[in-house]
Amino acid sequence: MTRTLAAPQEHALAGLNPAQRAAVEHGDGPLLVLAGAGSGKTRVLTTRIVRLIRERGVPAHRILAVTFTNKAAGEMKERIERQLGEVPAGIWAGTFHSVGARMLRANAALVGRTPQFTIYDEDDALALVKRVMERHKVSPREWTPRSILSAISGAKNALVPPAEYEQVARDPLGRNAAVVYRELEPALRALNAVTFDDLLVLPVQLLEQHRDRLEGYRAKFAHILVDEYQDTNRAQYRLVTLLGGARGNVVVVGDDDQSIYGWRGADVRNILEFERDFPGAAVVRLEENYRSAPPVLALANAVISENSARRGKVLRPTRGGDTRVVSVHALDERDEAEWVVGEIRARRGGRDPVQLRDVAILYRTNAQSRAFEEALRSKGTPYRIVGAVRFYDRREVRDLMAYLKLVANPRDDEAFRRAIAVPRRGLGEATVELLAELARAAGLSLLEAADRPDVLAGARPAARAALADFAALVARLRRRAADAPVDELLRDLVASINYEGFLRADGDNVEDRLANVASLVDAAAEAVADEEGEVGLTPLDHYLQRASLAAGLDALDPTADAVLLMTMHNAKGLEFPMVVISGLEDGLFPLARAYDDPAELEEERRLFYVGITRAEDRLYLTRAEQRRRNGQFLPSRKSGFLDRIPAGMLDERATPRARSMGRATLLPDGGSDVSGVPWGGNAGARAAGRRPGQSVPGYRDLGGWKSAPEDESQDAAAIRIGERVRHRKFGTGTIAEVSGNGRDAKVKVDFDDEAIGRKTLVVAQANLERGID
DNA sequence: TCTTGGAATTTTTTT
DNA sequence: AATTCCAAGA
Repeated sequence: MTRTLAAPQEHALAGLNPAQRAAVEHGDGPLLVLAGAGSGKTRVLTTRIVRLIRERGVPAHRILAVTFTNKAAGEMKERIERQLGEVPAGIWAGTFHSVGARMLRANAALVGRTPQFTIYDEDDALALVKRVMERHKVSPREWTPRSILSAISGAKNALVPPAEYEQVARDPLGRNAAVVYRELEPALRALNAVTFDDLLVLPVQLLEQHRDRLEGYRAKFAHILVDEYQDTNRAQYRLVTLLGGARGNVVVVGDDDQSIYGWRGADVRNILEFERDFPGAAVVRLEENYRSAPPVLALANAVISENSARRGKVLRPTRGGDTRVVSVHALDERDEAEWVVGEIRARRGGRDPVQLRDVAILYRTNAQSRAFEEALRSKGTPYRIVGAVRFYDRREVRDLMAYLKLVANPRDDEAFRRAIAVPRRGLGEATVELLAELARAAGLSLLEAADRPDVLAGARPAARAALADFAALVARLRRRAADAPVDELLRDLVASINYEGFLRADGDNVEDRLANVASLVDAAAEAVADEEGEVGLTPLDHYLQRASLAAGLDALDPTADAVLLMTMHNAKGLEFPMVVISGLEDGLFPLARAYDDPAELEEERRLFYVGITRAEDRLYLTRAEQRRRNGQFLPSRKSGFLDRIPAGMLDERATPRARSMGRATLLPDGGSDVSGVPWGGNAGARAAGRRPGQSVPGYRDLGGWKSAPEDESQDAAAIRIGERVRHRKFGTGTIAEVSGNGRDAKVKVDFDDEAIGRKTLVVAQANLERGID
């Protein structure tokens, strides 16, 4: 989007519509901005902050702006800086979690931690839960640590403390979770660690139990602005009311139709009932959409109107564009991905070209990224992927991070266990368990105990020596960490443990892993300790805090010209000229488990709405007839979401393979379309490992096709690049690429009709007419 | 103590 | 398909 950059100081309000202007100029007191997708809410927020600072003389450090990702916070600061002409120094902008972490660091002692506390991610927390379960005889077979942890997480996000949870939990899982929950809290305290949830819960506790802290922060934050308010949970909501309650200068911006985090405790009621919670709140509605072309908006409105739990709003288009939304039907996930990649490549040329960075491929589950990655890679099309296997989740990265965490927080026994196992140093599980036993008896952390010959009297001499060496290594790194930059520290570490040698000895993907190590070091070098007013911490402390809170999106290089792949959850708040939403199949999107719960189904639909409204000009909805899940082909049926879309809104297409399957193999006496004809022996059932004739529970019959006859002609002379051909439906074109051979031979054809562009066809099925012109 | 091979098991979304 | 878990052997 190109906006003229007026000279700073000028025109802060220029170009705003009346509703936007009202939100920006709203004076003191609570304000709810109901902002539809693409209605310019970010602009409203930044402009409002600029006005607060410039017109009303509010110092930047008295403003708290909560965003959904740290990246969004960074962008907001940049935009403010551009409008203001100077850096809004001292402003608190970030996610609830990073704001919470910052409050805890400043008040660590009050919640039983030091400022160097470790933030446990999902895996760390899971490991700890397992250990607590072992110690308290909760069988990990009967109750998966995962389900226990998620029950505890739910309790935390609802601000239910262990004692109360014990009272409330009635079901068997809850009873067991209650036991673990009760023990988990002292364990975390002893480790000087917090979970993600604690970053919200502990600040609430802090403010509720320490009046002076509450008053201090209330006095500090004269204005609080919260973006994506529809996705706040109980703990976040409480934080908002605690911090803003007295004065009430709370501006929240949200869209009930985009609430997609109910599963992690977000409560739409926070937005639906804002006026009750904040009496006298002003309400502004932003319903003019500046982002999407009318066909996209029409689809969005049609989809979301199926939901009943909503305040109700209709997005009004303000821009032009008449490209119809395309619905594509593919054979399987590979076919789907190949079609999409072909379409992207075709759209790069011709009139009205798109750049790769203009394109986003969205999906419901991370597993779907694979087929797209492969298709993109095979065509040499650059792409970036958000989430999935996160950088910090890779094993080599986790190994090194464990060392860093242990160096920063010597009480982090989980980090100790991970670090001491890499590389092998003759210390196995038995020794570590013995150490843990002795440490617990002596009231020491593992690292402290490792360096205490008196405590280790019972251990083997070799083990004792190895433990002492390890402790000495950590101690040395710790001394360096006091002032050394993190990349130097990392280089020292990698050399000291001969990590490269370890990786090389370990086997596969050595080069990839070494590259990951190198980029970890590089990233650490770039992470200049931007202290933002927080003092007394080492560069390592800053680095770790930031790394623990980095979201998938935060790490992206925004300058790369590459297709972006991510889940629809990750796409919230973003926009792209061309968007593909893939996997519109029953059981996948919406997910099967949403069927029996109307509320969940509505949340899935809101997610669909979020996906649709990411698109500016072009939108594609794709699906496959069968899809591999957990290594098995499963037949799938068109998503119920598509069934409810009014006829004529979609430009229905099929991939060449899906089409030729349909045409070449339709039963001879059947009609020309695929409905109503019962299954014979068919590809879906065979691929799924069932015998023909067996039905699939929950799936309606797909209609009549049968597998292509074995003797399908795969004729004569090979097709050559440059050859002219005619296709029954696409007309004439030129062969651009040839791949595979025999039945699998495929060609890419640049059709003369620009609207069709480049297509990949299976020669054996495409019935191309040759020798024309 | 550590490796290895076979078996078991995949929760959907994330700070 | 891919990762993780576990038991047995080196």
